[in-house]
Amino acid sequence: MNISEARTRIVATADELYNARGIQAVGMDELRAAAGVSLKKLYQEFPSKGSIVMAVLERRHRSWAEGLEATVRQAATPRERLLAIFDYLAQWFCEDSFRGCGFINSFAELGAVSPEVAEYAREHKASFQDYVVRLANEAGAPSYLAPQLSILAEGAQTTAAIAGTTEAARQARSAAEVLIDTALGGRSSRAA
Amino acid sequence: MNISEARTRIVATADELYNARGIQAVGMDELRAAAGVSLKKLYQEFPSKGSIVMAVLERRHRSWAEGLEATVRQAATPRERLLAIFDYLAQWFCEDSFRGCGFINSFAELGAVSPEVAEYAREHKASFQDYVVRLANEAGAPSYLAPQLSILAEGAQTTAAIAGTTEAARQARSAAEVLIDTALGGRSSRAA
DNA sequence: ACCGAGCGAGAACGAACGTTCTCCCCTCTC
DNA sequence: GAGAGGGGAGAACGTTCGTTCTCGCTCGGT
Repeated sequence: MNISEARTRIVATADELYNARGIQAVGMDELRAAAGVSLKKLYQEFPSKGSIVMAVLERRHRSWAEGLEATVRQAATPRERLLAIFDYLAQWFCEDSFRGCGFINSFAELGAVSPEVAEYAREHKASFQDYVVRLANEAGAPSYLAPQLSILAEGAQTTAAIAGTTEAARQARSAAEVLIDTALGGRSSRAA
Repeated sequence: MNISEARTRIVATADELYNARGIQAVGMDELRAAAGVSLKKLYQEFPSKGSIVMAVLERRHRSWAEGLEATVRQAATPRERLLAIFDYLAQWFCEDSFRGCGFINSFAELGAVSPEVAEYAREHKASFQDYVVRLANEAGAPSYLAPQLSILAEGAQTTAAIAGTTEAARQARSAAEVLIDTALGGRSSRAA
C-alpha cells in the first residue's frame, strides 16, 4: 500500500466521521477501524490526533473552494456568478452527509481550546469572503455588497444545518438577488 | 443557602464556562469549584452533566428572548422593530464574553451525539424565526421577508464569532434595510 | 449533653481516550 | 534456510472525566 494512499484514506475517513458525529466523539481506534489501517500506521502518518484534524480542515477547505469555483464557473454573467454561491449551497444541503459547515462546527467544538483550529477556521472564512469580494468587484458592485452576501451564505449554512432542511439556500438566494440588484441598480444610495 | 440559589449559581457558572471554553472542555470538578458548591450539592441539584447542559440551554434561550424583546420594544415603528434585531446583535457582539451563538455551538459540539441538545437548538431557532415572522407580519411584509432576515441574523452571528469582529452586525443591518424596503415597497415583485 | 441528619472535602471507581509498547507473523535478502 | 526488518493486532499505560462513596464535622432538637 502506498504511504500517501493510506494518508489520503485516513483523512477522508476522518472527514466523514468527524463531520457525522463531531471530532471529539470519534476516537483514534474507531478511525483506525473505519480507515482500515493499523494504529501503528496511523501514528506513522500523523503525530497526533490534532494533526489529523488540521489535515481534515485542509481537505475541507480544498473541497469547498473547488466545488464552489466549479459551480461559479458555470454561470454566464457576473450577477449569476454571485448567485451561483447559493446554488452551490443548495446542492450541498441536499447531500445526506450535510451537517453544517465543518469550519463552524470545528470552531465551535475546538476553537476555544485549540488556537490552530480557530485560526484555520478564520482563514477559511476570510478566504471565502475574499472570493465573494472578487466576484462582487467583477460585477461592478459597491464594496458593501460582498459582506452582505457572505453573511447570507453563512446564515444559510447554519440555518440549514440546525433546521435540517434545505430551503434556506433558496431563501438566501432570493435575498441575494434583491441585494445584488439594489447594489447594482441604485448606485450612490445606501452604504454599510 | 437557598436550594434554588445554588441551582441558579450552578447554571449561571456553567453558562459562562461552557460559553468560554466549550461544553466538553469543562469538567464537573471545574464547574463545582467555579460555582463554589460541593460535588454532592451539584449532583443533588442535577442528576447528570447532560441535565446541566439542558438547563444552561434553557437559560440561554430565556436570556436571548428577553434581551431581544427588550431591544425590539424600544423601537417605534414596525420597520424599526425588524431592524432592532440587528441592533441587539451589535450590542451582543460587543460583549467580551461573546463567542458565537450558544445554540449553534452546542449543536456543533453535541448535536450529533445528543438528540436532546439537537432538538433544543432546533426549537430555539424555530422560536426566533417565528418571532421574526410575527414582526414582519406587523410590518405588513410579504411572507418571504422573515426567513431572509432570520438568515441574515444567523450569518451575522457566525461571522462575528469566527472573525472575532463586530462589523457583521452593521453589515447585516444594512442588508436588512434593503430587504425590508424592497419587500415593503415593491409589493408583488419577487418571492422566494 | 447526645444523637442523627445533612453537608463539604476529596478519595475512589469505572469507563473512555490518546498514545506507546509488545509480540508475532510475513517477507525479503543473502 | 536463517535472520532481520517491517507491519498488523491489540494489550498496556497514563490521564481525564462523570459519577459515587467515605469520612468527619456541624448543628438543631430534646
